[in-house]
Amino acid sequence: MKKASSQKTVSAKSSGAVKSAKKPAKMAVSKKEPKKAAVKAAPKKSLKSAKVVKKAVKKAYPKEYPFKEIEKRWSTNWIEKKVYEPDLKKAKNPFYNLMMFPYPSAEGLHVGNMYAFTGTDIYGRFKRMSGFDVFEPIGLDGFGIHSENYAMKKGVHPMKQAKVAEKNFYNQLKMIGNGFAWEERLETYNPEYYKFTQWIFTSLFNAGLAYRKNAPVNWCPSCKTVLSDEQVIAGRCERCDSEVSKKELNQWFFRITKYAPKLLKNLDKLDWSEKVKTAQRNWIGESKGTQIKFSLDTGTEKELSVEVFTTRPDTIMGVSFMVVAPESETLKELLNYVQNREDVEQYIFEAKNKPEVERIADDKEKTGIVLKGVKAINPANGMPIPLYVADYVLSGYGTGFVMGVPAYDERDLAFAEKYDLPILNAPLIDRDKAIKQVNGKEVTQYRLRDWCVSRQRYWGAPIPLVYCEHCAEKVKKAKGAERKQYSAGELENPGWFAVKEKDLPVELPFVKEFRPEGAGTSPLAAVKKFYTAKCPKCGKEARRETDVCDTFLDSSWYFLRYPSVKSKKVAFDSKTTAKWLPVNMYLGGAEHSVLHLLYSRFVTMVLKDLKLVNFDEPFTKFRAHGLVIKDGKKMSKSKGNVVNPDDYIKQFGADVLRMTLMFMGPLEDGGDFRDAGVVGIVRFLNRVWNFGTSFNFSNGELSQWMHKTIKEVTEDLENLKYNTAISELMVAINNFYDKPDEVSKKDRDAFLKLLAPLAPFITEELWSVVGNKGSIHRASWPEYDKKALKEENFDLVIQINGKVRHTIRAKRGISEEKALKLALAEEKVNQFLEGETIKKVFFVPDRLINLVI
RNA sequence: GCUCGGGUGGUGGAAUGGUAGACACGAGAGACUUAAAAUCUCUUAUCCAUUAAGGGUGUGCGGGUUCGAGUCCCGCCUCGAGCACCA
Repeated sequence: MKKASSQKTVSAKSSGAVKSAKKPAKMAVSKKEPKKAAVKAAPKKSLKSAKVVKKAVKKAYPKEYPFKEIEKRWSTNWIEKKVYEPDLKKAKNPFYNLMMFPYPSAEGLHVGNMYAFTGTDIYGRFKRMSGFDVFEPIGLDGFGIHSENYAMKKGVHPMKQAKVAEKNFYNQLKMIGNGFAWEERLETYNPEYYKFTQWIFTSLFNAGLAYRKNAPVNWCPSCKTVLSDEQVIAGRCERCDSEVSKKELNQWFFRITKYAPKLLKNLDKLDWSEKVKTAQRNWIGESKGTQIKFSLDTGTEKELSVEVFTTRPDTIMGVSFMVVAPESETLKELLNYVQNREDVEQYIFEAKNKPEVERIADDKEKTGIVLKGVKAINPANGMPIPLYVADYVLSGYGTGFVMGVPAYDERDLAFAEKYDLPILNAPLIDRDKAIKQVNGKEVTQYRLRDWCVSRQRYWGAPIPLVYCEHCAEKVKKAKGAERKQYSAGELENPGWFAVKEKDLPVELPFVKEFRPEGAGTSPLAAVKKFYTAKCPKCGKEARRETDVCDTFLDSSWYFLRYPSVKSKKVAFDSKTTAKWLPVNMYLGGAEHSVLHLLYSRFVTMVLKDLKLVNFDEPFTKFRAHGLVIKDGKKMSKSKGNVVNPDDYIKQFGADVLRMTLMFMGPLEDGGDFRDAGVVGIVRFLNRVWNFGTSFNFSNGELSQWMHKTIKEVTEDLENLKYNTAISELMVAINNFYDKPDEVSKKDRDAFLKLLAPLAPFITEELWSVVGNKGSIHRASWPEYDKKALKEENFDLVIQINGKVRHTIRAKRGISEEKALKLALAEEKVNQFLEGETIKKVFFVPDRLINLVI
């Protein structure tokens, strides 16, 4: 050590004062060895005394941070002392800090969950110490296909598997050191929870936002259930990657499209990650255009017309043909006038049964068939044009009819070329004139479709509706005042009634044969005891709906439940909700951009319109965390590159894993997990441990430089830049070790507090070891003095023509005149100025001076 | 095809238009040690020079704006993510 120190002095001299100031020498220090001897005397002493020093040091330092015992003790203590339980009724400064709850569809948490949870928790701890009553709940999204498929894979009944997963996940979640409000945890498969999921369903139903439709839906042959559009990724099932096919089924839909304009508009006022907002905008897909009526010539007396939707009314003169989607309802009527009806019907049949993947394939050639005997008349020029059915037109968008303009549209051109249609090269005309001329209606279209919420599966909340044959006719025939006894949903879906609130939940029975058999019905359809019900209206025998709800309905409102979870009577208590919601900070994966986040917004908007809540956006601030990958690839079992957080917690402790993950890079970027990253953090925390247990602290003030550290760590935490916060803290500890005599108790406490959100265990232990009272996590966040920031020297950079030529120390706040004087006094500067005149001087206060010659 | 992000040492990554590479890993040299580990010290973008002091180049490529550009503008290349026959 002695020799090393003298070496340091030599090289510091040779490499220049600036550099040595920048990179302070590091020095081990022990409590037992007087620090003066260790630091100042050692270099002058002989080899013999260095040995003595070393021996003493070895005894006290380096000590390894004994995380095992400490983490165990504090995690129990925190729960006992309710350190992280805010007073939900009386809290003065509520801050709702939420992360997306996990679905327990695996053995346990993976490191990606840990990354997200830690990222949120650090923010919550920071806010708690900054004076907020932070509420950070946790639960499990355990209903649904993910969990059910996993249970099937394991050959365990999902109800049993849920209990196993619950235990595993909660045990793990207790180890990662998060400040969860455990008393408010919830599980979506718990009847006390899904009772209210069903209540939400009935609320939407009665408000006229749910309807039943026989429609071609996405069908996953492997999961044997329908999928929402959002769950189909490039023609494949989001869960199992099978090719999705189409199937005609009777389904329940939520009218999310009614809220499309609001869902879009509100995005502007949300403080969300920009990429998520963009993804939602794209998904909602607003486009403004014109609807134009074309009359049809069927060769009969019958007067028919259809409407097309176009964003390019200015191309109307170039319309060469018209195309209709095979699924179009209007097309069915038209068939009566078609001369080649059989061929057309054959084409429609084939188109409908084409697998999705085939239909959307890039290189697919366009197909279609002409409707013989039917002509459309272009309203702009009276020209008769042929009408085709072709599957490149989508039925769910616009009117299902499209005007073919091959001169201005690539797809239309490809179609025209294939079927040898004349390509009219008519010039563009003025847009507004065109609209007027053809009497077009300006309309806004959205690509968003209604949300299909039925699932033909077992493991979900049963849809709380009952169908009564006896009432169906009555409802249909009801007129005038009679209609008032029915809700909007009941009128729209004659015979269907929502289960009354007092009869909720509709409990999911234990069914041995829970596997879907694939006929398009839920396993519940085979359980007579379940589906036999009394009509909520007339009391006669009726039949219960046997499909269950999409999991995304479970998670579309859970944030409302957390603060009110102890209330068994209402889904969410109005006072509590007004106090805690909307969520102040929400963190989760970007993969939920158009699923969970959109559905939650929709449900919240509906609840607002039903006057059940007083806000229309659930998450004021949302940040998407990045993805943790391994060796450049997504982690997955099949690739064998899954990182198990437990192993790291066992070996190094939760604090080390937390900080390793956060040090990889900005939270919103994610990163590649490497074992190498652990080493630096282990070293750092050992240094922190020895600092806390072995240093002597003076009664002085905060060190000058600590003010800057406090400022920067505070700003970094606020902006989720945990990686740079950690680097600031590393610089701080290096500074402490460099001048161990100059560390005050104030320095120490401020440092521990700044580190506390990132490494809650070690800081809590040291906080009590050094004799502080109470939990550090309830202590107040350190403050810095703005003046102190200014009372420092800085390196004034001297540039000549924009090139750095020299650096000198100067006082902060120095004036331009003084700075110039100092610069010109430097010999090195003058070397460059010789024989030149200074034309201009640029001065950046506390930074640099640039001389232009 | 459209939209949104990226491209900086051997690696992960830092840089309100103002010293590019903070912090960390790795590597090299040294101290300590019987030895190893741990720990500590120094070096570490690159090229030229080296006795010393220095100097040149450098943030995907090509231009531009500016006293000054990783950062702003224009045109490309490239990687990633999302959407995708949306008329």
